[in-house]
Order: sequence, then C-alpha cells, then structure tokens
Amino acid sequence: MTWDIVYRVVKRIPRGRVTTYGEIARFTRIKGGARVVGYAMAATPRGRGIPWHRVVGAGGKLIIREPYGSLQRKMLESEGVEIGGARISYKKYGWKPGRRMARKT
DNA sequence: CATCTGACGACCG
DNA sequence: GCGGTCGCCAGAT
Repeated sequence: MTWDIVYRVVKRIPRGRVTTYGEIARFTRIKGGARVVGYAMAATPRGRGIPWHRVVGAGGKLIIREPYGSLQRKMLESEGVEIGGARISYKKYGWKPGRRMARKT
C-alpha cells in the first residue's frame, strides 16, 4: 500500500534526526509528492513504533498543528534536537533516507 | 457512488 | 518574507 511505504522510511529515521515530507516523497518516488506523504503521516497508525515526530516540513519547519504540534516539539527536543522558534536546524539534524548518518554535529 | 478533509512544497507577485 | 495557487491520495460519512 502506498502509505505503508512512507511508514517504512519514517521508521528508519535515526534518533535525534529529522527528515522532510518532500525528502520522503522523492526517495520513495511516491506519486503526489510531499502532499501525499503528508496525508500518509496524518493517518500514521500509532502503536507501530513509527517516529512520526521526526518528520518535519521543508527546511525543518514544524507544520503539524495542535495538539500534535507541541507534542512533536517536545519529542524532538527530548531527543536532543534544538528547535529555534518554529524551525529546526535542518542542516544540522536533517537526515536523508537510504543514507547512513551523514553528519555528526 | 459523491463529497469532504487533511502532518506539503515549489512558484509567483 | 508572506499570502495565494496548484498538484495529488485514501479513509470516513
């Protein structure tokens, strides 16, 4: 199923890192692009160990609305991800699917 | 079966 | 930098 593909990629996001909808969209070559990935995330089945909070908007923007928005923020911070305002240092914490850990600090 | 509704992103003015 | 437009899928009612 289309969305399951997305979940698999999300599950691969290392702790303390984040990726974007667009990134997942391109990696999976899912049709519909980032939007569809967003739809998939909105329907993310809980209880399957899917770190949905590690998925942010392009450039590291936090786009999820309440109540999950604040939850996501909390989760990320507890993983060591610094969040400046409504954004994350994507250059620092960004992660690409299919790639090993790319950056260290 | 028809409609409505969402966690997006790139582009343009 | 900000707001509006457009492209797109699946599940619920």
